[in-house]
Amino acid sequence: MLLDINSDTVIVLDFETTGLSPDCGDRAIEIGAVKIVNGVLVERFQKLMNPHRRIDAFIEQYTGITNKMLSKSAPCAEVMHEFSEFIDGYNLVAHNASFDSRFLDAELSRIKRNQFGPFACSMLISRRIYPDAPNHKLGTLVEYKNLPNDGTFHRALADAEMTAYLWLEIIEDIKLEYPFECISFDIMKKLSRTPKKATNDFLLSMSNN
DNA sequence: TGCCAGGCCCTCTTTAGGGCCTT
Repeated sequence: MLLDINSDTVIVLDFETTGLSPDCGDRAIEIGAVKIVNGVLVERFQKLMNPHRRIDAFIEQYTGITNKMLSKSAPCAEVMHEFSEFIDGYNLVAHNASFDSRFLDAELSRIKRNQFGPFACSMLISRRIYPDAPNHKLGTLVEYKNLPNDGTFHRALADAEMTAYLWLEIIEDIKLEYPFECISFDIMKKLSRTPKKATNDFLLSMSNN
């Protein structure tokens, strides 16, 4: 399914988790997501979820999410059922999408719903479009591009919103340099896989079509 | 028992190693 990002919908999402790898038993503890329609953030989704295991002090400090907060939250399965309906059929975006896609796949597999749309990665695209940025961490890029934020980092909805603004900024910056009328999600996804040194040639060839 | 990520990308590369990103 290929959706035109200027006229259709993209879901930008972010997970907070107990660690780095679902293959090592780590679980999602919060999901945040933003729906973008015609370049506008129109709908938000945010839920804590209880993995029924304690999170360590590092994660509590890193995210501000505590064991007490999670103990009062709905189970992961209940939240992921609801979230799977929110993202159903849409193209997906995340910053370092390989991380979020692995947790999305793992959590949806647990509820027998492991089908979701194609993912594009704002981090891989940022490395190609902003090679002069100090680094390509989300927080750095938000500051580098002076994107809207409320100073909250490492919470799912805040990070998803900042990633959404970064996504829109990337599209606008590409349009400033190349004669695109619209940039499809498929082009963005291919851009994230284009060899970095071939970025200019790729965008020129796509914009001339 | 003890340990444990994974994908991308650059380079002093390709029969490899290490930094960057995500929590």
